Amino acid sequence: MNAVEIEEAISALAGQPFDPAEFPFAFLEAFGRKPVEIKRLRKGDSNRSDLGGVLQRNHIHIKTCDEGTVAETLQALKDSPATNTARNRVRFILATDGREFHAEDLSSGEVVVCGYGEFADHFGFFLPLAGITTVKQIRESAFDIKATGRLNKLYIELLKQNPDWGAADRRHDLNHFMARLIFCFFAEDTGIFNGADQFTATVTQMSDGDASNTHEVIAEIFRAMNTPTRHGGTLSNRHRRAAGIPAWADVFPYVNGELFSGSLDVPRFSKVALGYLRNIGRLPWDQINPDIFGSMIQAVADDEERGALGMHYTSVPNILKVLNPLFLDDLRAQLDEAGDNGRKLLNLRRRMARIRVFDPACGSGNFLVIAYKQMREIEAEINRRRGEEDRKSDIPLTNFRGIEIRDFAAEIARLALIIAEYQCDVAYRGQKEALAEFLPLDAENWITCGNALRLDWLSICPPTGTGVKTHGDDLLQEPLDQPAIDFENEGGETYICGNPPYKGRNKKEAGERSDTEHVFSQYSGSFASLDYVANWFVKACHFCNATEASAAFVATNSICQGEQVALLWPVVFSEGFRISFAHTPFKWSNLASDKAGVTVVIVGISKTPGGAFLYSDSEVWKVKEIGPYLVPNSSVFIEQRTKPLSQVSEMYLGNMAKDGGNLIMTASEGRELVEKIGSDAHFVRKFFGSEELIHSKPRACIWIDERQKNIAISFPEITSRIEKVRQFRVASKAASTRAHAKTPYRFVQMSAKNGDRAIIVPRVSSESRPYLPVDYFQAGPIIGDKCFAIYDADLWNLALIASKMHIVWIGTVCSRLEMRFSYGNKLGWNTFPVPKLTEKNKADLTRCAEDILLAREAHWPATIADLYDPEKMPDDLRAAHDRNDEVLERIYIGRRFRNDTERLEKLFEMYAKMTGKADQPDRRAS
DNA sequence: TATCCGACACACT
DNA sequence: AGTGTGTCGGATA
Repeated sequence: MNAVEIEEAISALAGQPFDPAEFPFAFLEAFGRKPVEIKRLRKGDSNRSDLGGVLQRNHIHIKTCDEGTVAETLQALKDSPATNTARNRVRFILATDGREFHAEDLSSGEVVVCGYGEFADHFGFFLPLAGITTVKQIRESAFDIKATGRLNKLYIELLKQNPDWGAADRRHDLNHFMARLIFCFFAEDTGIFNGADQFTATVTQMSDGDASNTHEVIAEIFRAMNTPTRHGGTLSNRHRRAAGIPAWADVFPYVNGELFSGSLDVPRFSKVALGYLRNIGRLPWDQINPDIFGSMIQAVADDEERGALGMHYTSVPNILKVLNPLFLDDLRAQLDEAGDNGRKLLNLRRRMARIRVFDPACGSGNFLVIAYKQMREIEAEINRRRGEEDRKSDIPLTNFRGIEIRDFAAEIARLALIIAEYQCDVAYRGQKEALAEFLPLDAENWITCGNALRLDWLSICPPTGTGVKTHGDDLLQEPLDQPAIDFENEGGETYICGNPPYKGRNKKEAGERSDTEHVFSQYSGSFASLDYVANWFVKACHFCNATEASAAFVATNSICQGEQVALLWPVVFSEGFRISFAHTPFKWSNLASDKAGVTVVIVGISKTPGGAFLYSDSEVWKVKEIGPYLVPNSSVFIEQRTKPLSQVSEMYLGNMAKDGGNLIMTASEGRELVEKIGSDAHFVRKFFGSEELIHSKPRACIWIDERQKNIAISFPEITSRIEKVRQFRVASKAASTRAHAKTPYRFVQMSAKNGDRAIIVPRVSSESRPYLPVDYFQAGPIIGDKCFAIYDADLWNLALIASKMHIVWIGTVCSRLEMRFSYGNKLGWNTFPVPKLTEKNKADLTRCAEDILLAREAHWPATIADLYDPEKMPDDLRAAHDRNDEVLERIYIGRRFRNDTERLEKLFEMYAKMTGKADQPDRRAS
């Protein structure tokens, strides 16, 4: 269940009569606990309560009680041994008598004390019960979740009533209509309209019982809001009279600002839809939080996202990870520096008034809203220090611009900015001042709906005049003891920011592929392998080159690792940019409980010379330069090679089956098959992939030599499997797979050698192990495509792979799956710089490799996963690795390296030398 | 054309 | 929650 569904279930429960016996189960059910769990709790099997209540392990201890004893009951729950038994891991305690409702989060000590009827308002408090790890903002945003759920219902009902509005060409109208509705709800609850609930009340009163004329009522109200109440600057009913606005609609103010212009068509309502509308109107819309609401609500109109309703919330701290280093930190530093100096404060205010924030993938305006609110906060502090508390804001909303491809999100982004402006005015200047200047809305359109990769950004966020500087009035009133104001650029500064969509190579659609071709058209080479998000960096370069702006985006970490590095960053650097700040990979949190978050980086690019800041979760590192791997002071690109750079053996990919699970089988299936085919058992071979290697659980596979094909197909057990492979390959959507349907008796891709003894490395493995899980096999097994293999090789190759030097290299240069290591031969092994090894070196390393293998063997049958568990790694194995590192690192520099940073620096330096690329630690010179 | 291999707003236990 | 599958499709020889 998602947060919206839980809110609905909890509200429904709160509305029902209190049933003391049933309540605990109903409560848990509402939080999405599985029916099986509830059944077992009812039966008592899993109920650990020692107070006659209900205790679900890992979650909650609930007890219903007699009236008036809630406080005592909660205390009893708190003191109960069952609650305090560590293995029960009770997170919450809850007591209620149907009148009062008390609960406590034992992990934080936070409490909820409310009337029984209001407990639904606190559902956010209990969201961990549903496996949803909440960010603070969301927990406090009960309103936004409720509103999202209710609006979604209305949206679907309206689509049902007005199927024609669902067509592509009418969707915009429906989206626009929803935005107008939301504005009205907000306006009627915040004093923008004259009476409280004026909109909802009017629609309710004027509608017929069957809602048959509701669309006409709303249309009239909208028409009023699109008709001025002034003529020639003075109040006049002239326009309204001319338009024939009825008296009951005439009470609504003139709003427009494009919100109420254009088609005023309103969809037809059903009784149900009208009910939803009234229900939504009753919500306290003054509690709306535009940065949260926006990101939740975009799911309302998006067919694909509706299932994940409200789940794509982007947390404010994460957005600030982009905005703070990009420009907010600098503004705050200038504020600090200004102290109470009126002139300096004024300069800062003037500077801020000309800052434009541009998000070319703005969604529902999250980044823009947060940037606006942060800037207003700084401005308010300036005005406070200057004694101008109720001064009108100098920060124009029109300086916050965006591009968004989804129509509804674009509508919401504009609305969110309007609401943010109003809320900031109320907060910093007061309700009266806010109201006085709010209407009518500014008519300029700041959010463009379209494909950011096809639009000309300069036309959407044009560089304003860069001509002669004019001194503003209030500047001239101030005595200047400095020759000029701090900012010469009349056009002001522009900051590009955002979180554009990520889409990997194989996930891009034809249109998206052609977008990339378009954006990269002026560069030679192929950029098809780049993630979709890379386009935004390049567009930003082009924009910044025309206007002296700087940019920072959130992006998938894969643009700073693996093959994409050598594609994207040379382009960015060749445009004259450097990485001015970056955030090392972290999980981009969202609300989804079941979805693994994507791992992202934040990269800021700029043309301004200077140092750079490298952020990680725990620290900030000021460095001279940040390289494309987000490693300090090394800007080399590693390019794939088909042959090793160093004098090491060649490594090949294992065999790729593409068999639909028919050539490869479990070990026991393999044994059965062997029994059936008897003497020709050599057709069944041991099979090793990553899993099998790391956990020592070999599978089996059918392996048929081309020449023995005819013998093999004489066994019906083999033939039936082969036929299934053929069917599977024929049905594949990939032409490359279909092509192999003709040879279903063999794997589609075969490794260079098979069956020989081999050093093998898994392609993907956990990042938590201190060394890569490399292993060595005697002749026999077939190696799957989840592994790389070096066949018939000397063991010193294994010593290299098992070293710290290598894991550091692979972790930096190769791509990652989430944070996991993703090994590559072309990118990681073939590029690995190794000093020329003497025969003595090789002998020493071989000895080290043997020692590692022997140490492992001593712990048989422990698997590699067991042995390399960072907590449990045996001392003798650790010692063997240590000796290996010692020997190898002495070969590199004659001593041990101090840390991984030093290891990387050496490796990058060697790579640059060996490939003939000069490492340029300082590119600013060029 | 036949391999090869990096990547996966993930996909399994 | 920890940790690797299966296969697509662009690149390269």
